[in-house]
Amino acid sequence: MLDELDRLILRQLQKDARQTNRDLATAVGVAPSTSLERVRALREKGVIRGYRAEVNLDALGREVQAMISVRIRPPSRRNIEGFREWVSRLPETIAVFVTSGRQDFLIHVAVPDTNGLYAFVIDRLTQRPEVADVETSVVYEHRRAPAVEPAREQGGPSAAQRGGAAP
Amino acid sequence: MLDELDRLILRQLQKDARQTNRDLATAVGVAPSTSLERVRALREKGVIRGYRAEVNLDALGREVQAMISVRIRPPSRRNIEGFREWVSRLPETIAVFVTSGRQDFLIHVAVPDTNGLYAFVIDRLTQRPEVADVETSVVYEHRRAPAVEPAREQGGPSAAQRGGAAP
DNA sequence: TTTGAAATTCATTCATC
DNA sequence: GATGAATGAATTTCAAA
Repeated sequence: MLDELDRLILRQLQKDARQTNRDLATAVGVAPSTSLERVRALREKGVIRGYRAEVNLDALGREVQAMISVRIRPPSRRNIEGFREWVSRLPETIAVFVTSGRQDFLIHVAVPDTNGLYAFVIDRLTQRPEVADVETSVVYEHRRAPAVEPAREQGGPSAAQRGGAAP
Repeated sequence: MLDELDRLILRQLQKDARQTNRDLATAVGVAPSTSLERVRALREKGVIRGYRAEVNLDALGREVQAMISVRIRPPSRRNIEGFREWVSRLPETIAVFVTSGRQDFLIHVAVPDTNGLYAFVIDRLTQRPEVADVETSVVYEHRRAPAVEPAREQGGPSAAQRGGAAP
């Protein structure tokens, strides 16, 4: 479904989504009209979900990050979805993971200082009755992979590939 | 340091980093040359770190996500930094958090299936002697905030602002 | 700093391969 | 599907406010 050219393009656009289509074409070794068509197809197929500016949290005055694990009791659909919607909209929240295991949520927050972190936990989270337990880990460092690659294809040749007679 | 126009621009570019500068200018209510200059300044100041295409993990054949907490013993700088560099480069790794608390790392991974997850834990992680404990949580859902906003300014007027005589 | 207009570069289309 | 030439749009510069 994705060939080598698609993979090269995805890698390039994850590194810099705003390089010109001409530069992209040069980088992957095709004509600009070709890369333009490929990018459009990747977007339409939903492989590319969008293009986002990445901001520097320190420059935004939010120098303290934490991962807060939250346990919801009872973990009913109503409670889980209600909490998810609520916590997603808080200005301190950067990301929310709904998880299996000891906790039901991991909340990635960024706040100006440790006071802000403490306030988030004791003022905001504990006002929700379904929050049964909270555990805070300060994030010393957060690294993202420069690009997410497609999974290596599994299994042998497909039926379609095996279908033709050998030349 | 950031005025209202900067905030509007940051919000727009976090939602869509590839909208044309003309559309951006219209959205924030200034001339294209103004928004262009502001965006350039935000990039140079390091407020905008870059522009990234966001990919659909399912479409890349990586439908299973997990957060894996890892405890390193002893948690010396050598061990922490060594493990961080190693784990950041694994193809399964999407993001790495270095944290305080019970664990030293939270590793966000995406793999094709639960077999891939199990293999990551029992083949890859456990081959590192400094890994003392591992705990896996499957990620049912991952939501990012649509835009990260600057922290609300704290404190009263600065010395500079107070410096002038009243009119 | 912001702006409008000029100059330049780019995206996009499409006939052809 | 991929390409290059043409066309239409956009970015980018800059003098002026």
